[in-house]
Amino acid sequence: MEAKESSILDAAEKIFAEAGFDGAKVSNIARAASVAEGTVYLYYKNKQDLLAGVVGRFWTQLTLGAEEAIEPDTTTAMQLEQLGRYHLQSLLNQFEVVSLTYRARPQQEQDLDQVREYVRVFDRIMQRGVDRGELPEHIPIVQLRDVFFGTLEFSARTLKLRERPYDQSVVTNLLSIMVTSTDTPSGMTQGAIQGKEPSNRELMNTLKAIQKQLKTSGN
Amino acid sequence: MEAKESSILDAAEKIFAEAGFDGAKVSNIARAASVAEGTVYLYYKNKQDLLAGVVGRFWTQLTLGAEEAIEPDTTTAMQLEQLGRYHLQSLLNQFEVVSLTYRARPQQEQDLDQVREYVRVFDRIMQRGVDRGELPEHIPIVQLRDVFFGTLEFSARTLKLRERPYDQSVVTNLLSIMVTSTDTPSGMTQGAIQGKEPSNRELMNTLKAIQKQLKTSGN
DNA sequence: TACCAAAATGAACCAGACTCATTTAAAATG
DNA sequence: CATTTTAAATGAGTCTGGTTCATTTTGGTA
Repeated sequence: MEAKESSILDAAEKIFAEAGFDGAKVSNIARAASVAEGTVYLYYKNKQDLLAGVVGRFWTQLTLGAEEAIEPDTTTAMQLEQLGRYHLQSLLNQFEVVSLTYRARPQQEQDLDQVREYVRVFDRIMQRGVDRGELPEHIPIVQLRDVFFGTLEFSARTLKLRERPYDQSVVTNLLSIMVTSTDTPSGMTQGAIQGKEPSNRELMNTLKAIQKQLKTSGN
Repeated sequence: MEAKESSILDAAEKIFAEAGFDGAKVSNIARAASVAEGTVYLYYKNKQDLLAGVVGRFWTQLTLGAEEAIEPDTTTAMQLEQLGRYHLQSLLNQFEVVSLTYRARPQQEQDLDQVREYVRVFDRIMQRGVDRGELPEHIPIVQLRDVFFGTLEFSARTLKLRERPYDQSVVTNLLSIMVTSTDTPSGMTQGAIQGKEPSNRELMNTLKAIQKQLKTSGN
């Protein structure tokens, strides 16, 4: 049965989320999935591998949701805003599973493939922005990606810690920082973020995007 | 003996770093520290608590090092640069121990006190910047903190993943982003907006005004 | 030297991940 | 259908490794 595997994943996700990796007993996961303990090991090599299954599925679904959440025919700034919103909201809603991600990548080895996949959503948006001339040619996408995801993840942690709900200003501020910087060559940099000088046209676009944001961010 | 506790910590740090939390056996740690297995439990309640000891000591030392690395009598921008450098370098040099931090804070509970303490170094720099008038009154320090540490941590991970050494441009770019966005009056941006056409500059000002508005209207 | 409290020891205990000989179900064969 | 073959599932038993604790050692004091 193929559905059995997914039922095991469901059970595992539930137990892992509420008890953590160490606290979760395989016997409990098996019971929750209505299978014998040994059956779990027919589908997953060990407990660690089972966790990787749970986490991998999560990020795959997150990728799908992200692509859903982004309008294909809008500005780069808008798309980044949409991804940012979606990402922060997901981090907060599924905080436990996200945390398990760290337990799933065994010590300093490469990331989960599914996380890599997810991150490419950002890369594509940025690349499209460059291609369309909405972003300077030479922006360091990889570094901006770390700014984007790093900031959002730490912000989510801060919000959780203080038991605060989703805060739109986190995304807005992050975006304004990134947008400003990519449009503003700084003398400090040694050719990394440094792009060409923004044209009036680009500034106008940014302006419009932000104004649009202002209108929609009433809630 | 007081030195025995520190010798256990040394051994634990070594074994944890090279084998990871799960891979590390308490028996091996005890052997490396030249004590019996039971002795470890006189100093630490359990393996998890031992890890907390290792990680806590690490961040305490990091705080001391950070305060050492920062010149007290220089500009805010300079101090941030110094902290950024120091932080990124430490993350890279002690990547394994840093990773263990995540294992040390049990599921979504509050951070380790020592990490909190470390983070305050940043807060103090920023607050001093505001007090001295080098930064605007209203900047959201907490959010910028997440930008700062989040970006650096993700960048460190990226560098490790690609087996790249310390990259100064990461810090420089991060700083230029933060500095540009906070729109400081006292020359921190080193002439970023210089040499543009008036109309362009007008747009830039409008843009910044709107962004400022966005910042304060958040939440 | 005798005494005592604190520190240290390591054999024994035990939770829980994992294995595998056996059973059960499903598919193929005639 | 009955029978053989193959695959899937089971759970009692194994084994690793964290944790306990009765016993021993140490170091200070009278």
